[in-house]
Amino acid sequence: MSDISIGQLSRQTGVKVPTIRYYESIGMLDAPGRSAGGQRRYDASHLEQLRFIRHGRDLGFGLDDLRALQDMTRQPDTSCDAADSIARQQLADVERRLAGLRAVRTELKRMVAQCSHGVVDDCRVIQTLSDHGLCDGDHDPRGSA
Amino acid sequence: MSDISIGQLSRQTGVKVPTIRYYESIGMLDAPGRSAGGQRRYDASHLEQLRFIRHGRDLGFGLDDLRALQDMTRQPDTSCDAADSIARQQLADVERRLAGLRAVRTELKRMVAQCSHGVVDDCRVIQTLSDHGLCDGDHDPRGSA
DNA sequence: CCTAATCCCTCTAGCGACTGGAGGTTCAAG
DNA sequence: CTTGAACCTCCAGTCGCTAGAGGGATTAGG
Repeated sequence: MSDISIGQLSRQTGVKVPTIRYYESIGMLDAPGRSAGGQRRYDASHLEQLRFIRHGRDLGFGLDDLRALQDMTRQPDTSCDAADSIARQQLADVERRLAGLRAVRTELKRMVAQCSHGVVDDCRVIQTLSDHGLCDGDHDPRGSA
Repeated sequence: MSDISIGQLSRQTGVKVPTIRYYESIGMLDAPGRSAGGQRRYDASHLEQLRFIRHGRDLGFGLDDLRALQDMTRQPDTSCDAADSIARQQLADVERRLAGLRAVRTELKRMVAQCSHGVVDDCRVIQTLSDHGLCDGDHDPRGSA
């Protein structure tokens, strides 16, 4: 076999070593075999599994969603409606966050544009923070985090 | 004085009661006076302070940044360059997150659009997660969280 | 074969910014 | 004076990692 160490797996996936161990500890990633000395030795299936997780994380899916999606891959003959639904929800979430962030950006832009670079008391940045009335008021990026 | 309870302050700012106490515990919000029985009693200055924090949080500022900005308001005669710089950084951060989220949205849209609503094994959603090669590869929303 | 450098191990604690619960006290209305 | 909502403190949990302490394993070179 071409079993690899945790460091090599890390390099091949871009997932940090402690994160890999963390995924194992919460049951996201199958526990690998061990060397004689007790070090983890991963094979191709782990690599695939971790790439799946990594890609999903990059797309903003939560670990719970990814677990559900991974479980589905183990039952390839069932309907994929659940997967589709998770992805659609994620998309909706991203759209919401985009909307929130766009509003925030507008507001921040105005703040910095209006700053006269003088003294704190006249600073539009601080005035705006103090008084929400000075801005559109439509920003509220709940879930933009 | 028109001193108000923590619940009233919560209603007037949209900040939850435990969050208000949390802010006090970490020194973000001045500790208020207490009633004879030991309950918190807030005045107008607390209301203003908490609105400042709330608005700043809505704009995505971290509590550390807000603390720095709040400190500036106590020295109204100093230059506001630092405030401007914090706001610009925040704006840059928001732009980065927007870019990341837009890439993610594109990818998610393609995923759900290509889903044939059949069986897991043929599902584009799961295939895409398994194989990053199927997508643009330009999404990587570091800091989009 | 030995050594040194690098890797790896477990375990615990911390991050940011809250959120929730348990178990008890105070307040305000009627 | 009673009731019930609101308040109190303290502690634990959330999410997804990240960092550090204090050690053992592996590997390349001499």
